[in-house]
Amino acid sequence: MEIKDKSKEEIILKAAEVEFMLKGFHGAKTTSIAKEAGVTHAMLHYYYRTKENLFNKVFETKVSLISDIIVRSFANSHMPLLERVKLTIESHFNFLVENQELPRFLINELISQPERRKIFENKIEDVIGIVIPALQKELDDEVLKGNIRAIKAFDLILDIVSLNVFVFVVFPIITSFDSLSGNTSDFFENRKQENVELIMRRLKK
Amino acid sequence: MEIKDKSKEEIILKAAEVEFMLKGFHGAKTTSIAKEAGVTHAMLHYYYRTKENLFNKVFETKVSLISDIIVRSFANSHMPLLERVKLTIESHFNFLVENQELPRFLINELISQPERRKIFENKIEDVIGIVIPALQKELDDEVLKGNIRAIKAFDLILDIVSLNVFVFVVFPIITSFDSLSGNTSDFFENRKQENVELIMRRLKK
DNA sequence: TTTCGTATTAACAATATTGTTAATCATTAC
DNA sequence: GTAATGATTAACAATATTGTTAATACGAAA
Repeated sequence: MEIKDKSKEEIILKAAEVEFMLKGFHGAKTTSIAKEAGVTHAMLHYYYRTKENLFNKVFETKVSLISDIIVRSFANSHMPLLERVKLTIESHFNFLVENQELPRFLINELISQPERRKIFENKIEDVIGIVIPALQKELDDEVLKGNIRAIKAFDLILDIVSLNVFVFVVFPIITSFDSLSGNTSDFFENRKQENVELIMRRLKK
Repeated sequence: MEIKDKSKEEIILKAAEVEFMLKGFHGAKTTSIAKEAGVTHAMLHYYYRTKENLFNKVFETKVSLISDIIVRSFANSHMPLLERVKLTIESHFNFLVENQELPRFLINELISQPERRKIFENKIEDVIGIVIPALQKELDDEVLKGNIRAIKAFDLILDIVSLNVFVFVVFPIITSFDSLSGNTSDFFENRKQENVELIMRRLKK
């Protein structure tokens, strides 16, 4: 009756999202999802028929998110390259702050269920086919101008993604060690700067 | 009858290891493990009684591996710090070449089944309680001597582990894009150098 | 060779998990 | 008011998965 009156269909999807992201396809149970959503599990099957169906809804949404962030992060602009790389790292990092479980979830499902790779590849392959060559050209130009040290676009991207993603992947585990737990937002802010620093020094002459 | 005559017990454990590492606790099925091992699934229960039991055998072995590599990688020596860091990165990387699925496996089980964290923490906490402070002291000394730029030991370790681990985590996915697939061992060798380069430049004045 | 313990199998049992159905309820349209 | 439609429930059904058992085979020790 309140303003925030979501349909059961949506509530189920949200609960499914939480459970699938945390436990993966096989770890998640439809009964548990229904319970979490506060509905009978017949309801879940009424709206989504199968677990597979429900999972795909979540999965496709998440694959799209990844595709979006690649485009958004590496979009061209007229800023000098080094500044833009810095902004890219930061915006990618900020995206991860808002989507902390996303990389682990996708990587896992793609590895443990290779059947699902097609849908991922279709969404991504154009993007990398465009982004990487474009970035490579820019990098090569800057190298010729003597502004940066030579690097493969693919390596640069992998450097950035490795540094940015891995913190979030291990964060839940790190925090269970008291000796390592401190203020969360300080921790992330510090890591973001550390990552920028690392990449900048890699590129600068 | 040959020399390589492993007991069924061992064969089952090996098959379980493969399946658990790839699919995780919930994705792995005891029937499938038995099939892979070429034994009836009653055999599996005869030797290990429960799936939980069998899993724990694998899990504990893997946790020990991690604990070992931390000690081994960051062990003291009389080499100058920068050289030692370089060796550390390389030996950690080489370890991952031999244990490519290990990080993903452990991270996943620890996140999706927090019940299992205790056993991990117990094995690891001493190690980090010793390694990090020791490394920090050395780093601080070098900073005072003007040899390197200031850094937290924890950040340095996280930098190294992020760069080294992430390549292997995404490697199976990367290789499904034709545009990105090339010679595997060249790829790894190149990444190892890139990672060393990044960290060295982060530390050097 | 008998005896004893381990290994092995097939068949069964128990449980967990997913999916269906038929009956009921609620809401809106007529 | 009632017919129609979608939402909801409980109860059931089917299947997948894990685990057990009882019977048997095998090999070594006595």
